[in-house]
Amino acid sequence: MSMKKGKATIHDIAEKLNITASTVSRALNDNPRISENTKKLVLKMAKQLNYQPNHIASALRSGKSKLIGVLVPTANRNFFSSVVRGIEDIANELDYKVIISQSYEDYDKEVQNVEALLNARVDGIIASIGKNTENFDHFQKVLDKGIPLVLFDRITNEIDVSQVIIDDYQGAYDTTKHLIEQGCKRIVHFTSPKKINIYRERLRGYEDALKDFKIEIDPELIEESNMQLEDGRTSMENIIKKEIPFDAVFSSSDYAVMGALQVLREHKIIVPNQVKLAGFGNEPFTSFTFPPITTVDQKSIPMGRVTAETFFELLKSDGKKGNNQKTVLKPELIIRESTQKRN
Amino acid sequence: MSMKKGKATIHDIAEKLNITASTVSRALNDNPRISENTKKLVLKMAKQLNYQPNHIASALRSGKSKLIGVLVPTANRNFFSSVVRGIEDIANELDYKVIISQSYEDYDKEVQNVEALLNARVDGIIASIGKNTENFDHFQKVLDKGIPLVLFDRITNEIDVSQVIIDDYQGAYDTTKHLIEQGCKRIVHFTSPKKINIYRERLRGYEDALKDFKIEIDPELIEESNMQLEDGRTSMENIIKKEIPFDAVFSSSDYAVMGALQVLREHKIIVPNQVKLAGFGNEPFTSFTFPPITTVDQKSIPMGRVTAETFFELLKSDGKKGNNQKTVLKPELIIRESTQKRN
DNA sequence: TATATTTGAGCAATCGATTGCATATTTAAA
DNA sequence: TTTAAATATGCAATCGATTGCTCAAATATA
Repeated sequence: MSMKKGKATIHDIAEKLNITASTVSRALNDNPRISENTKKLVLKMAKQLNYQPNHIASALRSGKSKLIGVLVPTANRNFFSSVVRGIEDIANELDYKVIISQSYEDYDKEVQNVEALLNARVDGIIASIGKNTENFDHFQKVLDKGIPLVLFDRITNEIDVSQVIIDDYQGAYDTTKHLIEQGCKRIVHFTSPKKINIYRERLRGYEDALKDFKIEIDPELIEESNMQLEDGRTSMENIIKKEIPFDAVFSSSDYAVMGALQVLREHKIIVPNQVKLAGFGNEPFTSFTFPPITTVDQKSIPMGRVTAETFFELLKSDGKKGNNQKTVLKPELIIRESTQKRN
Repeated sequence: MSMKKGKATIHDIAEKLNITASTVSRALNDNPRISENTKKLVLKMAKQLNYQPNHIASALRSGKSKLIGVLVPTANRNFFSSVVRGIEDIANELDYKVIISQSYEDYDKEVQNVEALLNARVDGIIASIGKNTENFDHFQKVLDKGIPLVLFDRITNEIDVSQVIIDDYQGAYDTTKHLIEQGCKRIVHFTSPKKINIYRERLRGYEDALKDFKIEIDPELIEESNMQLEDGRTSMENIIKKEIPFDAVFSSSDYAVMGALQVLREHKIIVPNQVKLAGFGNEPFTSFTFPPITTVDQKSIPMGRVTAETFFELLKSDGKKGNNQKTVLKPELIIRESTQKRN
C-alpha cells in the first residue's frame, strides 16, 4: 500500500491507469463519452486509492460550490431551526451543504451577512428577513447577480423574488373565527408595530373575521409590542388596567400569549372560562402549558422542505428569469384547551 | 465605468495599476514586503473595482476553507440550536462560516456526515455525538488527519480529543440535594438505557447525593426510557401503577419531566405539594409550565462560545499534538415552583 | 568607492478538477 | 474501397489566489 502523504487526486488515478486526468474526471462524472470499461476501471481505482473529490477545486473551476447560504434572524428559535432542519434534509439528499448565518434582527448585520455569503461563493441564498429591515437592496443585488434567492416566512413584495410563506391571513382569520364561535366578542389582539408581512396579514385576518361576524373593531383592544414574553405580560397588564371588558386574547406570537397567560393567572382570571387565549406559531411550549394553548401551526419543517425544493428548482432553471415561484402553505389551527370550555 | 461581466479579480487590479497579481495578493494580505504606498493604491483600486476576494480560490491554494463543520443530532432542539448560535457568534467574528449537519441520532448518518464535511474541506469539525454511537473510528480518523475536532456535551472518552461539557454530575447532585432538602426521600429518577456520558453522569450524581444523605437507592424508582415527552408519561404511569411511595421525580430530560407533569395532573396529584419535579436542560418551556419546573441550565450559548474558542485555539496550534483541552462548565440549578411549597 | 544588506516587486508553479477543442480509432454508410 | 459518422481519449488552458524563489533598485556599511 503506497499511501502517499496527501489525499489521492484524479491525477493519481490517471497515472495508475495510464490515462489522463481529463478522462478520469469525465469517468467520475459519468460522462457518456467515456467507455463503460474505462469508467469501471476508474471507479475501482478510485475506491482502491480511497479517492475523495476535492469540492473546493471543483467549485473553483465549475463555479458551483454546492453550498447554500441560509440567513435567519436567529438560529435558536424553534421555528427557524425547524425550517433549517427541513432545508438541510433536502439539501443533504442533493449533496449540498448548508451554511448558516444569523442577522439577530439587525439590518446592518443582515446586509453584511448577505455579502459574506456571496463571498463564500454560495450557489444561492435562502433567507428570512429581519424585523427591522425596510430596505431590500442587498437582496435585489443578489438577484441582479443571477444568484438564486428564496425568501421564506418573513418576506417582502418590494422585490420580485421566489418565496414560501404560510397563509398568515387565513391562520389569523380561522383563529379569530374560532374564538368568535366560542362566544367571544371582545377579542384582544397582540401585534407588532413593525409592519412586516406576517403581522400585517395576521392583523388583517383578525379584522376581517370580526367584520364578517359584525363585530366592531375596537382599537383599544389592539396592543402593539415587540411580542416577546415580557411584552406579552406588559400588554396584558395594560389591557387589564384599562378596565375594559375582554373575553379573549389572540396574539400574533406564542411568546406574547405565554406572557398573557402568566399575567391572567396572577390576576386569578381563569383561562379559558373567563378569558380564552390563542397564539400563533405552535411553539413546542404551547402544548405544555396549563391549559395548553390554541395556536396556529406554521408547518416549519415542511416550509423548510418546500423552500429548499423551490430553491433547487430555481437553481436548475439557472438564470432564466421569470421563474419566481410563490408558494403559500396552509397553516393549521391547533385547537387546545385555552379556547374551550373546560369539562 | 468599465464594468466587465464577472467579478473583479486580483488580476484586474494588477492590470489597472501596472503591477503583478502577486503584488496585489500580498498587498491585500498586508504582507510587510510590500510598500505602504503600493498597498494604499491596491486598496483604493480594489474598492473602486468593488473587488471581493474569491474564498474558493484562496481555499484551494492555501488549503484553508474558513469553513467549520458543525455536527449535531438535530438542529431544532433548543439546546443544540443555542450552541450553534454561540458557535456562529464566535466564528463570524473571525470570518469563518459554519456548515451545519445533522445526524438524527443515527450512527450511519453520523459517519456519512463526518465524511461529507471532510469532503467539503472544512478546516475542522465541532460535534456532539449521537445517542446510538458506540464506535468512534470516524472521529478518530478526523484526528488522524490532523484536522481540529472538538466535541461538546455528548462526548466520549474513548478517543483523546478536545471537549467542552457541563458538569452533569454536579448538576444532578445539586438537584437531588435540593430535592432532599425540600424533604423528599423517595425520588424517582428518569434516565436512559443508552449509557452516554451525560445520562451516566447524571445518574451518578443522583446516586451519590442519595448516599451522602443516607437515603437508600431504590432501583424500583429508576425508570429507563428514551426520555421524550411520551416516554416521560409512560414512566410516570409505570411508577404510579407500582403503587410504591414517591415524593419527587428528577428527570435527566426536560421533555420527560414534562410528560410526568401531565400524568400527575391527570391523576390529580398536586405538584409540588404532593410530588416535586425537577428536570435537566432548562428548555424554554420549563419556565412556562404551571407550575414552572425546576431544572438545570446547561449554559448552551456559553457552551457554544467556549466550544468555538477551544476550536480556534486548536486551529491555531495547528497540528501540534497534546493540545487537547477539556473544559467543564458549571451548570446552574434553576429553582422554580415545582420543587417548592406553594404559598 | 566597493561591497553588503535591505526593500520592493515580478516570475512562474501550484492547488485539483473541469472542459473546449483536437485527434485517433472504430464502425457504419455509400 | 472510400468516405462519413460515431466513439473514446488526450491536450492544454482555466478557475483565482498564493508563495518560494529570483532579481533589481535603493540604502547602508566598510
